[in-house]
Amino acid sequence: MATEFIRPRRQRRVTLADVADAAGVSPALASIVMRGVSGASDATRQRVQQTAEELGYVPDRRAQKLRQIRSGLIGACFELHQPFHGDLVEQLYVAVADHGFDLSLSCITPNRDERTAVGDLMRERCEAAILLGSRMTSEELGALSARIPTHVIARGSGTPLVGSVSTDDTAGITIAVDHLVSLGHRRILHITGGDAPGSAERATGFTTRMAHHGLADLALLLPGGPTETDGAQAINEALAFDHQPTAVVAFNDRCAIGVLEVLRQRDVHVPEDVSVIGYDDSRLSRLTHISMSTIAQDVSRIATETMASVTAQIAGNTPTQTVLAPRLIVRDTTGPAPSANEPGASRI
Amino acid sequence: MATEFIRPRRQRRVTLADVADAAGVSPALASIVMRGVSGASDATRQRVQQTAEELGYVPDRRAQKLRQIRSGLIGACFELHQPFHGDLVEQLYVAVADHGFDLSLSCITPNRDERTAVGDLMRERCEAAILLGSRMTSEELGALSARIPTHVIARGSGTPLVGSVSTDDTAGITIAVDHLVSLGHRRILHITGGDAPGSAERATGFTTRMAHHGLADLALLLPGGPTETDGAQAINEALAFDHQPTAVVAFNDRCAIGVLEVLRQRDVHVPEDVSVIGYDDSRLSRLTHISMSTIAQDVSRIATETMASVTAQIAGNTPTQTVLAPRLIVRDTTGPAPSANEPGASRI
DNA sequence: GTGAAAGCGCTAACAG
DNA sequence: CTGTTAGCGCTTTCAC
Repeated sequence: MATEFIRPRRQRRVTLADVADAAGVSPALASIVMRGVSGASDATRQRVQQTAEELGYVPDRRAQKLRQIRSGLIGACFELHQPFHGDLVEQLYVAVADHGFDLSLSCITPNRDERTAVGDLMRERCEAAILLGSRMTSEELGALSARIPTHVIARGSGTPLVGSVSTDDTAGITIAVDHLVSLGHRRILHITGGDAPGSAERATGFTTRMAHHGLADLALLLPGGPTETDGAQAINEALAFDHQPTAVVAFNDRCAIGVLEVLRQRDVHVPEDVSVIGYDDSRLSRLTHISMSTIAQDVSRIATETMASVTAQIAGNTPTQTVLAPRLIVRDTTGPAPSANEPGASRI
Repeated sequence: MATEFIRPRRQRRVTLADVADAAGVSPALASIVMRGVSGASDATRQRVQQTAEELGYVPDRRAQKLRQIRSGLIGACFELHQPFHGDLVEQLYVAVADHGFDLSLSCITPNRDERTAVGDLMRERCEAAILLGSRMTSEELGALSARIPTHVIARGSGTPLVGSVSTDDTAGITIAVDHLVSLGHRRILHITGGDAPGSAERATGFTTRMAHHGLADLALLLPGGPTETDGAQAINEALAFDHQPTAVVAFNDRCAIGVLEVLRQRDVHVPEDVSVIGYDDSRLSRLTHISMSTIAQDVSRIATETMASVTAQIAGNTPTQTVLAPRLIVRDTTGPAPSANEPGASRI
């Protein structure tokens, strides 16, 4: 009775069995054809393929994966609003495919925490999880690894159970500082990433390297965060200082962009008055009109290294902890320190 | 022989049957408990739940969905690098959940076209597809709708078979033009979205409204695109004009940001010298240091409206074509036209 | 080269 | 309230 009110849903999807029937072969044979594996004559192959086409057959990935022992799925958790994550996911799509896996995405948003995101991946029976910029503690990661092979990207895992591929944060900051110092900068500000992963390492690297140059007293440190707003707030604070820095090392590109925006609003010229260097070499920094000097993480390499370790771990090996070397990308937001012009800085 | 070399994968995942065995009940009963539906005594319920916990049982979504007639999955295609899409996906997560569905994501990247992305969704047996900023033609969309209920967001579908939820582009541009004209601007530039969805509507809306104000001759149109670079290039071109515009209507926020960057680089003050207005009210435009005037699309509303139509379509009804009204958000990048100061424009 | 049969993990219908 | 049975769509033996 009540069923009468339910509008009929569109006709049942066409299954492999339908195709097999129509082509006059067994489902098993049809399966062989659809998967393109050997075991069928060219004639049958063609016939089955054509009927499948005509019927508009679409294989059911769910059923495929269920029957197969392995799901062939790699899960990735990432944040929707982190351009660097976007770059990474883009590369992961290809790295994952190179190993014959499919990528399953699970976003972290303000309404959807990491726990939920990872849980979804597990319910999907992903064979491994890749966490971009995870905020889990080493303990949490260790616990998670008991349930699903896990890798973190852009940070260390703190446990041998969880693989990690990251760029050497200390080295990155060191390069940035060295670059600025070589340009004659001495009073340099580092805006940290707040509680973002990698922030502590970068901050420590900064003070250490400044001290190495005998510039410990001129090393300025201000708490920031991973967004433009964080950078903007921090630089606003800094502009109120008695002795303003001539260069800024921002936690990441987004943070640096916030800095750039504020400086330009206030008619502080970059890089003539103040140099700014970012971190990530996200496509943001590459945009011609921003053209920001930055520390590059090799996104494509990170993706391939991660997948190499992931597949190894799936095969039963222990995951690796890979630390990649960062690279300095000099663009247009860093230049000679203003005071460096007086003592006769070389100009081309 | 060769099998000897394959390292044993971690122990088999625990299945519902395992839990049932351990708890001494039938799989069916265990299923009832896990799903939290009625049909089990509190005692059994507790016992099963506890053993599930102990065994670290995680339901297999694949198997669940396979057995259920409905997959309970809604698929969404979007671009990783469009902040507006990020905003939308974020809202879709909640709207989809409100209707008891799960969201399945499929990204479009330079290496992964829309066709592939949608295909993945179909193989997942999604009950419906939501396409953000699709570039398919009406014909392609119509064809697709025969295979999966489809909705497009942020553009019209051009066919009654495909639902759409968009913001009235003409109205949006009209509001933007009116806003600028009311501020005394007359020579106004519109940077288009190139071949991006919605671009044509906005461009036409612009010229129409300028003509309405008797400003047809002062309406400048320059081809652009949906990224910062597009905006930057276009404004650079415009700055070479004999008669420069006093206001710019950009295709979207990212495009507008490119414009802002260039203007600030060139010491053109915003909004004193030139007003700039964006489109989307993406979180980008909201950032305090950018604080851009823009045309808002109600992202949350778009998400809910879409899901309302999607569920209706799944139930067998025809999808709806919804056009939402845009809203003007005045922030700090629009102000009185420079020439408007002479004839005694009111100042506060 | 081809088909029959079994079952992946789960849930829906039914029977006790 | 509980258990049995059947099967979702596919792939995988294993026969023929």
